[in-house]
Amino acid sequence: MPATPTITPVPIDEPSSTGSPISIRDVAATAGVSIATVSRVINDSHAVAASTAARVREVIARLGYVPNPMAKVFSSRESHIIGLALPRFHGEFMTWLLHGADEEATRLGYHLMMTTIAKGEDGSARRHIIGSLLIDALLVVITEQDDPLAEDVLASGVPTVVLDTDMSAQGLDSVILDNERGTREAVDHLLRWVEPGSLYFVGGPPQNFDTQQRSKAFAAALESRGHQIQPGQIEMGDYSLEWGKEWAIRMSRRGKLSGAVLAANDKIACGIMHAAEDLKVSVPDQLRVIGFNDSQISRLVRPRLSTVSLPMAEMGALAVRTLVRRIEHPNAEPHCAKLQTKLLIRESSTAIHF
Amino acid sequence: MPATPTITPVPIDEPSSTGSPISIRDVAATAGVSIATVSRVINDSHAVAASTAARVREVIARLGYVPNPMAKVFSSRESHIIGLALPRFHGEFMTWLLHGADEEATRLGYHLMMTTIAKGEDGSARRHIIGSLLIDALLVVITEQDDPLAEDVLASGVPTVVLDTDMSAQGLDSVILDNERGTREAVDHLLRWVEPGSLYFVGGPPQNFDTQQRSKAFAAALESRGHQIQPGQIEMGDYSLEWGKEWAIRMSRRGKLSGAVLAANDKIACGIMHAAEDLKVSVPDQLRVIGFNDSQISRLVRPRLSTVSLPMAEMGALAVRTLVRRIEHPNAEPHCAKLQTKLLIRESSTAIHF
DNA sequence: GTGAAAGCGCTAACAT
DNA sequence: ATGTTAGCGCTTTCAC
Repeated sequence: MPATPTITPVPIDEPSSTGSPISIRDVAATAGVSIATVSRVINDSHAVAASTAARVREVIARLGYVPNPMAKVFSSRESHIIGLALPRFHGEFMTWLLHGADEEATRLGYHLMMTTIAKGEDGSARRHIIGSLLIDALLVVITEQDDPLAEDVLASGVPTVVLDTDMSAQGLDSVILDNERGTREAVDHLLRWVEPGSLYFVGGPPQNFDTQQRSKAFAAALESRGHQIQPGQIEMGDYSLEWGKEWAIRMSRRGKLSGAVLAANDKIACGIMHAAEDLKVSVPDQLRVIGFNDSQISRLVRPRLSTVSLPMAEMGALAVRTLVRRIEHPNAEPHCAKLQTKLLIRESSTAIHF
Repeated sequence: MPATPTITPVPIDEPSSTGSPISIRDVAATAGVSIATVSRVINDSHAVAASTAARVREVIARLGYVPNPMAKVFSSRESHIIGLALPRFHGEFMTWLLHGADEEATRLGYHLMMTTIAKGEDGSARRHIIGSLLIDALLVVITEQDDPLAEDVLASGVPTVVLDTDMSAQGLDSVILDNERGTREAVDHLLRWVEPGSLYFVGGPPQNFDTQQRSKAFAAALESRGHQIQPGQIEMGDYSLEWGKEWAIRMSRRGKLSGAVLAANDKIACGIMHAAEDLKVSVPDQLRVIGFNDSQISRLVRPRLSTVSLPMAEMGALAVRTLVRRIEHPNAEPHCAKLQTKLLIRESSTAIHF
């Protein structure tokens, strides 16, 4: 309005240079309309007369008014924010999950905000976390089926989808990997060269859901061929390079570092390959190795690591879609979706290129 | 109160099984106290009589009352949430940043929530993002000095710290890497074997702040030795393996793939090493290579990659501390903090172990 | 098309 | 130690 400030008097209601931030009331008073109208303009809801809207917008710009997001969220009872909670220790592949989830969330009109979950074994800190997240709904990565966090989530009443572990029996929508297919492909592939008896599975943490699924699928694939799993053929450890090395060295001492091995992730597989190199065991000629994850390192190591790839981005996107469906249908039956894994054949399992 | 429910009648105010969620008023009425007392119990503020507190807590548990976080935040005008906004395409080393920031934030009584910033060149989507984040303060990773996001952040009035680019001149607290030291160490190290004229710098994106700083430090280190940088001695590309390969192949064609090279990150360095391997150029004997980041791959490739390590976790922690200081002193002079980088010598730059 | 007014569920003076 | 009460800045009926 005051394009000529020396002539037009400053409106008496103008908040000028008070310390407090400009509110919707200031805008309304300055523009000579009601706060309801300002609200409508902000949200371009209902029909506001073009001239009125223009005037309000001009005042908003002039006053530098920014709607208070806290008030808006409180009043409308929705933040349009989806929280993604995951364990503190996460790596590269979470990046892909995040990307997939983020894009899908944006597409559906939500913001995705990620947060880590502290480890605290008592769980008290974690419980607190859910209550202080200003979110409409929650995506949570849980890797062990008995994680008490599930209860907290359930009690909080926040619409939730669990990733990476099937918790549909506990009443939570889940999105998990179908490790069965990738594992079977890997086993079938390796059995072209080695006997079932010299095929090993080197797992991650025994409580880890994926490791459990993968070792089960491994056993099933061998058993379906009429082979009985021998002691020592399946070992658990953790998801580290060191564990892979340790396993390989241990096998070497027993004179058994040959045949083929399926590792529960690429790091373990790399550890095994490193140890093999040091021990002068040739990969893939004497030892064939396959990992899980299709991580960056699997493409960088030599020989290039064959690996079972996981559709992490799709997992993120599917989880978001599932979550939004849950928001819209709070009383639907909990459901668990599975995503296929797939073997990528590179150099560590066969010198022959396909 | 009703330890004997068959005798004590249910309080008339009890909300029983109404559809609406339990509010602080329901608890107050049921416990026979005022909402202020309930609020005090929830926040264990002031002194509440032990007996009263116990009764209120019992009612809270019985009713399954969960304070509405939106209301709490709106009313107290603080969410205790620090937002961490970063570009969509980020990798492993962001994990370390996140860890450092997360821990420090927790220590200082805040939650850290990460979000990605959409790329949209018009910047409209990004502007919108800041206003819809329910945060007390913002950590934002900016990698190019002319990024318009800086203005949006400034205009929003949210206390902010910029990471990775010095924006103190624009009025924003910043935390950056001091690339100078690590770069100088790397140059000095390599000059033990090669002439200044056969020392190359292979950069990332030319607009990238870190790449600029590193190439400047590289030039300065050579010039301080009396060497004049020659055309082609510093090249820019992007932060990819492919660019490293391309550079190496290009140099090889000119018959110049020898000497030493400092790459602006580990991926570029790995690309160069891969190409060298294919081209039968031995690393480190014929070509010495150093990267930046101390990423996982730098430890996994063979020969192990010498690299300039960046204190990402410390950077995150320092950024949070700086941010909290900014919250407490909104009018302090904008300040830029620098964190030292350091050369890690491994196999790709010298066969001799230190 | 616009305004008046009633909350949303808390926190935080201020009173008692 | 506890209660009363006045907001916080919006959204949203419901009138007009």
